[in-house]
Order: sequence, then C-alpha cells, then structure tokens
Amino acid sequence: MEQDYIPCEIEQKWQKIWDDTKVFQPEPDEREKFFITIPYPYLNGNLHAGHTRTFTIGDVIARYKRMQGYNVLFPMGFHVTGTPIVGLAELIANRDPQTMKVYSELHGIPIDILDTLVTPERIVEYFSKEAEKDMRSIGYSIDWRRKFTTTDPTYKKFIEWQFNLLYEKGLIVKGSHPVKWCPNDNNPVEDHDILHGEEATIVDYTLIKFEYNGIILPCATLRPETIFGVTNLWINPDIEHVKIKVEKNGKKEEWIVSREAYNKLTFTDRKIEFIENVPAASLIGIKVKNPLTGNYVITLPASFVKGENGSGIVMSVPAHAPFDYLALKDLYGQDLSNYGIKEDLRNIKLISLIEAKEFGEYPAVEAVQQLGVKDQNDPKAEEATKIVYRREFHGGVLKENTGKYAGMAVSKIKEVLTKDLINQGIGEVFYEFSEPVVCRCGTPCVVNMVEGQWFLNYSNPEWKDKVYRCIEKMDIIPEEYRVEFNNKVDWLKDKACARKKGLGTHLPFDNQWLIESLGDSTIYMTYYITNKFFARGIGPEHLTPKLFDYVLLGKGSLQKTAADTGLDEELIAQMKKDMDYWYPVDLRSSGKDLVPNHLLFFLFHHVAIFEEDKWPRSIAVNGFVSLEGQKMSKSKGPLLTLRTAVNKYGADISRLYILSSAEQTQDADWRNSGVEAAKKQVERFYSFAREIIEAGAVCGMCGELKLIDKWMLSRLQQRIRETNKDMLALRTRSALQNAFYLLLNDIKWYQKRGGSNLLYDILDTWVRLMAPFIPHVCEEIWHAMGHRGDDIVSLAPYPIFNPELIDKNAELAEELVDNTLEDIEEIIKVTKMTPKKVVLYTSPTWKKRIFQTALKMQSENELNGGVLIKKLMSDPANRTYGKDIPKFVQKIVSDINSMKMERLEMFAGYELDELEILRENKIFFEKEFGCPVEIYSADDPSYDPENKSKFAVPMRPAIYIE
RNA sequence: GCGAGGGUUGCCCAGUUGGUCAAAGGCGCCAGACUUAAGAUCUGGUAUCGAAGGAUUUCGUGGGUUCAAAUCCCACCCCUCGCACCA
Repeated sequence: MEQDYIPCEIEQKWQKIWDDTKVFQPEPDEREKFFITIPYPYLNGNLHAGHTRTFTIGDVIARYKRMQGYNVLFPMGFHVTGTPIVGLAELIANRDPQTMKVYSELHGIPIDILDTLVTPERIVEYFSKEAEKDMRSIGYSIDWRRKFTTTDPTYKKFIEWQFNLLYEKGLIVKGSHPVKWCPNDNNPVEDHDILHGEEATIVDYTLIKFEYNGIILPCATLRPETIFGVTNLWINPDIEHVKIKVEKNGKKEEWIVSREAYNKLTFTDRKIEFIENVPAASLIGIKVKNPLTGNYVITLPASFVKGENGSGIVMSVPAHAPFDYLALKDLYGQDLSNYGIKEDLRNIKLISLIEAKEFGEYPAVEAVQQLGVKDQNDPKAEEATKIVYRREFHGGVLKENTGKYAGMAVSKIKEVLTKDLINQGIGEVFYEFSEPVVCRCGTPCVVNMVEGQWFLNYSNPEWKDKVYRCIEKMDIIPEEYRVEFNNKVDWLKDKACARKKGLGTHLPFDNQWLIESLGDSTIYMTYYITNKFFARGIGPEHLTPKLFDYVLLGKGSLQKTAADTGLDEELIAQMKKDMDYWYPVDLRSSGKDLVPNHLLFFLFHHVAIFEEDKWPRSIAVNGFVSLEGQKMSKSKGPLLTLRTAVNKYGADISRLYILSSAEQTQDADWRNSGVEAAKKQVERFYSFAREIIEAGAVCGMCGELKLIDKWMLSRLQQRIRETNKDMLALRTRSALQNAFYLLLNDIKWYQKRGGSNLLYDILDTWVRLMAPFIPHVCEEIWHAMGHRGDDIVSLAPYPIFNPELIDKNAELAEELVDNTLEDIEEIIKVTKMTPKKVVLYTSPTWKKRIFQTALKMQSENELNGGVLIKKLMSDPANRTYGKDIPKFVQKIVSDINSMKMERLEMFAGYELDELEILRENKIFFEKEFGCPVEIYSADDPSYDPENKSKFAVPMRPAIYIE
C-alpha cells in the first residue's frame, strides 16, 4: 500500500479491474436472485448530489446483497422523453444567458461543447455519455450491458406494445380535462410560464341551476349540500350581468351570469352565445326556484358578491355562512321598494342543515357573535367563515331535512351530491382557480377544457383495488410511507397520458399523440432484462407484440413467436428464461419526490399487466439533498454535480459522506465541513489498515486470548449484528454508525487498553463490513492483505453475527475498568488535585452476595425489598452489617428495577472477581494517572485512612486519592 | 384548506417497544502533545453548580398518565414538502 491515501488512483484502478473482470454482469444461476432498480435519471443536465444520494443508496444495497451471496442485478438506463430537453435545446440554440451560465458553470459543460447542444438529440447523446461516465467514476456496480435510452427505436416498440395492451384492457379512455390556459397565447401555461399565481390550483365548484321563468341563474359553490339551507340568492346591483345561450352535450339552455363569468364559460366545454345585457335591478326581488327542493326563494342585493368569482350569482345560506347572515342582517329594516321588495326580511327564517358538535342551531350566527363581526364589509367576516367551514367540514353531519343524505358526513357529501345533481340535470361542475393566474404575457389566464384527450383510467376502482392489494403485500421502507402510498392511490384521478410536444413514442392507436413521459416509464425494469439481447443488434423490426407477449407474459408459443419475429427459438427461450429468473423487482429505491407520481404509476401498471407473482416486492424512498442549507436547482443553481464531488474528494469519501449525513427519509444537507470530516475518517481507516499490514500482523484468533481480546471480539459481534439489522431496513446512516464510527471507538479503546493480538482479525472483518460503502479503498486494503485473483472484497462474504463470541464477563470487566477510570477522573477534576497515590477498594463480599441474590429474585420475577431484607436478616452471618443492609437493599432494588432486559441479561449469573480484574490493570491505572495505585477489597483494606472503603459497591469500587 | 414529515444540548444531527439519557456522532470552541512556527494529526474537555465520584435544571409550549417521560396521552404554536397532467 502507498504511504498516503490517494483516492483517484485507487478508484480508477479498481473500477478498471471490476470492468475487465465483468464482476457486475450477472447471469441467471442456481443462487437466489436480487433485482434492484433505481429510477433512471432524466437527462436535462449532469447528475447532481440528489442523484448521488439515491443511486449510492441503491449501490450500497446491491453490494451488500451481493456479499450476502445473492445473485444481484443492478441495471441503469436514461430517461429523455418529455418536453424539458426540447425546451433546453431551444434555450441553448437561442443562447439564453441564464441557461448558458448555469450549464457552463454549474453543470461544468465546456463552452465549445455547450454551443453544439442545440437539438434534443445532441443533448441526449451528450448527457447519456456523461451520466454513464459519472456513475462509473463513483463506483456503482451497474451492469452496463443493459443500458438504454427511452428514445431507442427498440424501446419505442416496447412502449407501443404496452400501450396497446392497456388500451385493449380498456384502461386508456378518451375524455376532457381542465388546464390553465392563456387566451392570448391560445396555449396551456406551464408553471414557468406564469407571471403570478404559481400557487394557484384548479378547484372544482358545483354549479347549481336556480330557475326563473325557464331561465337559469347558476350559483357556484364549494359546498353543494348547503342547497338545503338556501333562503335567498344574492345579486350585486353594481356589476354587469348578461344573458347567454349555453349548449353542452347537445342540451341548450339560457343562463344569466356576470360578464366575467360569461367570459370564463366560453373556455369550458360548453358552446356559448351572447344574447343581451341584463340590468342587475331587474334580477333583484324576483322569486327563483330551488331546483332540488322546488321551493321558491327571493333574490336580494348584496355588495360582497364579486363578478369574477364563480357565476357572479351567489346562493345564500345564512344559517351556515357568516357572509350570508351578515348581508341579510344588513338589509333588515332597509327600504328595498325600488327593487319591488315590500316584505319584511325578518320573516326569512334561517334553515339549519348541519349538525356540528361545536355549534348549536345556527353556526354562522354564533361565529359572528363570538368574533363580534359588524357587517359584511368587516374583515373579520372572512375569519368567521373559515372557522365555521372548517368545523363543519371535519365534524359536521347532515340533518334530517337533507332527505336521503341525512346522517352523512359533510366531508363526504360533495362528490356524491354533485354527481346526483348532474344526473338530474340541475347541476354541473365548474372549474376555477384558487387564486388569479396571470400569464407571462400579462393576460389573465382561464381554465380551459381540453377535449379528446387520452387518459389512463387510474380512477377505475377495480384497478385501484389491485394496487391496494399490491401495497399490502409489499415491504414499504420506511413503513411510515405505507399510509402515504395508500392515500395517494385514493387521491389519484384519471391521468392525461398523451401530449403534442416533446420526445417520446407515438400512441399506437392514435398516431397524432405522443405518450406522456411518466406513462412510458412504469414497467421498463423488464426492458433491462430483454435489452441485454436487443443491444446485441436485434432491430426494432423483430420486436413484434407477440415477442413481448411471450417473453414478458408467457402468452403464445415459442414456435409461433419465433415465426412471428424471425428470431431464433433458442434466443427467445433464453430471453424468457432470464425474465422468469430476474422478475419481479425485489426493490425499487427512489427519492421521495416520486411517491405521488412515478412510484404510483409503477404500481398501477404492474398490477394491470402482470400476474401477481410478478408484482414488485418492495419500495424504498429517501429524502432530498440541499447544499449548505440551500435548495438545489438544476436550472438556476446552486448545484453540486456528482462529478464535482468525486473530482474534489474521490468516490469513497463522497459515498461515505452522503450515506452517513442523514437517515433514509430525512433530507440531507451537503456541507463542506462534513465532507472534510468524512475524508479524515477514510484516511484514518486507510492508515490503520496500512500500519497493521506493514507490521506483518497475522490472524490472532488461534493464539491465547486475553480478556481485552475477548472484549473486542464481543463488541465486534455486536457491531456486526447491528450493521446487518440496519442494512435490512436500509438505514445506511445507522449502519455506518455501527460499522464505522462506533467500531472505530471500540478499536481505540482496545488499543488504549493494550489490545494488539487481534488487529489483523479486526481489519479482516472491518474491511468486509465497510466494502459496500467505500468499495475502492476496501479492495485496495483487501488486496494488500494478500487476497489475489478472484478473491476481491466485492465478492467476499459479508460478516455475520456469531453469538458464540459474545462474552458478557469480558464486557462487564471492561465496564468496571472504564467506570473506575471515569470516577477517578471526575474526582481529580472536581478537587483539582494532582494525585500522589490512588487507592481502590472493591465491593465487600456481603454487598456482592446481596446484589447476586437480588438479581436472582428479579430473574424469578419476585424481587421485593422487604422480603429480601427479611431473608438477609434471618442469616446470622449478616448480623455484622445489619444496619447497613436496608439502605443498600433499597438502592440495589431500585437500580435493578430500572434495568432493561438487555441489561439484566448482561448481569445474569454475575460472578466477576473485581479485585482480580483491577489488580490485573494496576499498571494501566498507574500509567493513566502517573502515580502509584493500590488495590484492596473492602473486606480487608490494609490501608484506608479516610474510611472510604465503605462506599464500595459492585461495579463501583470506592476510591481514595491523596 | 387537505395529506405527510419535523421541532433535542452553540450549530448540524442521533435517540421514541418509557428505566445506565445530561442524552451518540460530527462541526465549532477550549486545553494539552507534536512542531522553530503555522497547518495537519493525536489526546482530553465542552448544560449549571460542586475541593470526592454528587446535586440541580433541560429535549417547541402548556397540561396529563406513571415509581419513572426526550420517549405515552390531550391541547396549542412553529417549520418543511406534495396537492397533478410537470419531469
């Protein structure tokens, strides 16, 4: 080994050896397989610290499983379908200043090359090469024979096959959906096209059609159930209203709405025709029919109604809506005769329809009174509304007067009721933004219905049921995410799966559309298996649907498939054999951002296409990476690329750092000071190994073992046990704590206590323990230890826990020494004295006996202070210490009571000769404190000037210092 | 608003089947060793009080359960992320 640790030399050397010897190119054999996949990266930039984290976790698992004896397949591909790469090519072609800056400086692309990346194809070619180079440089154990890019002609054949299959199964349907739309550009707006209102979401209101002389006055509401409590409608006399002709699904109606609402309606899936302006005054004071109850209610003037919200006409539910109540109250006693309203509005009776435990009959009235809201223009009215809505939504139940809906929870009613209203022709859905959205061009956006769109029918309940079943059977790591997955399945609606722009595969049954990029990356893990064969030169012309049917699903016959594809039977049989061997996916590990999209679709498509035995077995998710506390951004910075990290620190240090800096789901923060610390640790590991090897250390297990050796072995076993336990749960941080940091502390103590026999054995285990995490330096050490040829550490057996090497007495003995050491130090610190002599007194025999007796009683589950004291007192031999016994017993009993199981097991059969142990370590103590040390038993102290020996108890000797 | 996650000692971050938890590890800081010196490295210390191994107050806030709470229960406050046709 070299004197100094030089990462890049070691790393390049071993990467070449791994590649040359093809150790990570698995083929089916008799071993158990483990198929791990990480979502391939989307290549609109170089790989960054986020990728580094996710992929490194995957690689560590792959390496760990391999060392455990599994036949591990860990493949990788590149995702390029979709629009961002097309957009990036345009930006580069246009020399967009920010893009040029970010991609040259942060992504590290030489400017002369960047200048050439002006088409999507060139971008894909460039980044896929770079990404592979990067992943190799950090030592991922990927089988590169299987790589592909999602625009490969053969991959497109695979996607076409899949979408035809889904179409045949009726899982792809045609429909319309609402999008954010700029009327000026006549195009959908994406998030980066928005000037303000990025936060806006599309909210679905229910439109309820009140009727007046055959004309519809639609009211938009988020709470359609309140239709049962409507006492009147609100019309703002100061805004413009229009009468329009509305045609939807062939049904023609005449509506009256605000002018703004008319404008919005023209973008919906309705045909709209303007008829005439309608003076607001003519709309006030009329009687309109509640379409559900058939009751007639009056229309009244209100200033709080805004033309741009909803339809511009509002239904009034004063029992539950503070604004409605306030507006109504404001009209009490007012002269409304100019609207032709003569009746006394006090006669309008509030209608309560929701039972909520926080409120009585009229929640709106109570809230208004509690908050002291003055009128409809008081800002506190908003707050009152929120309070009432929130409480009613959570805990509210519908009352008897809602007919067949009585007893239903308010939180569940909206969907059901809206559907019923639509079916009866008296309701519709109306989409609106949660806040105003303005396009970059300055135009206010609208919700537009895109028609004739293709959807993946994820809302299909049978499909969802299968996914639930799949999740139930899977391991979700960490387990807390299971509920998240189930929630998201529940929440998922139909998803538009085709677009007009971007890279990708055309929909086979409707060629003008491109398959959306999340849809084409759901079951591609099978493609790694088949692509090993395709990549040897099988062209797309051979990849007929029958081939995929046979290889992936086992449908059809070998002969017919061969005839259909023109491929050899033997080759096809081999593909199928590989598929049957490797599938299903044992673990898909990914960043947590993919939970509500990719990982969900991954499950949906698997359950739709494959039989249950091919469903994924487990999913793991990990957190993000930030940079010195700042969020990273590919397009704006800050950004740390994988390459920058590896160039600066090396592969092993980057790996160790990213894995140890945060636990699985926690977000990690990449900090320079942290990497520097990791660097120090790896260097320390390296020089520890070098010193041992250069000293010519050999296996010490066969020689005679001292107590400290037994202690070391015992601790080592515990670290092995914990590391394996952590790896099983993918807790890489905790695994490293055990396999590296804690073990390092143990080794320090071992050496401090004069241990030396087992250094070679420790190293042998330690290198294997660390190999999945920092493989290059471990290979280097393993080689230096004399392993040659095929005997590389990447394929060496991972250490397993050996319970026979656990030695409780050795651990207790060291604990005694450590306790004593710390107590002496503490006394010196407090008294600030320089010791001239230290005297130790071990526990007297009677205390040890009592301790043992108490432990025994505890193990028989009958530890009781009183009983113990009586028992002791009855023994004449104990009379001498009679008055000390109760106090000591009390202490012992409470100590033992507060011990955990593990601790009690540790003490089970406690039989330590403390005097002997301390005497053996006399020289150690003398060295530590630089003065003579005398050791006595408290039974028989020949020197005890201050009578300290009486404080001696088991595991804590009494101390006298002068 | 809905859903999920989180608030720990100067900072980052462990620890939640309740009990060696004043609480791991790292950073920072302090002291010592080494060095001509600095750096690097190594050793020790780092809540408060204490001239004897102890005591006291801490784990977002306020209550509660328990012999015992960072850990369990209730309420509240604050922070981060997702909410879709975008990868």
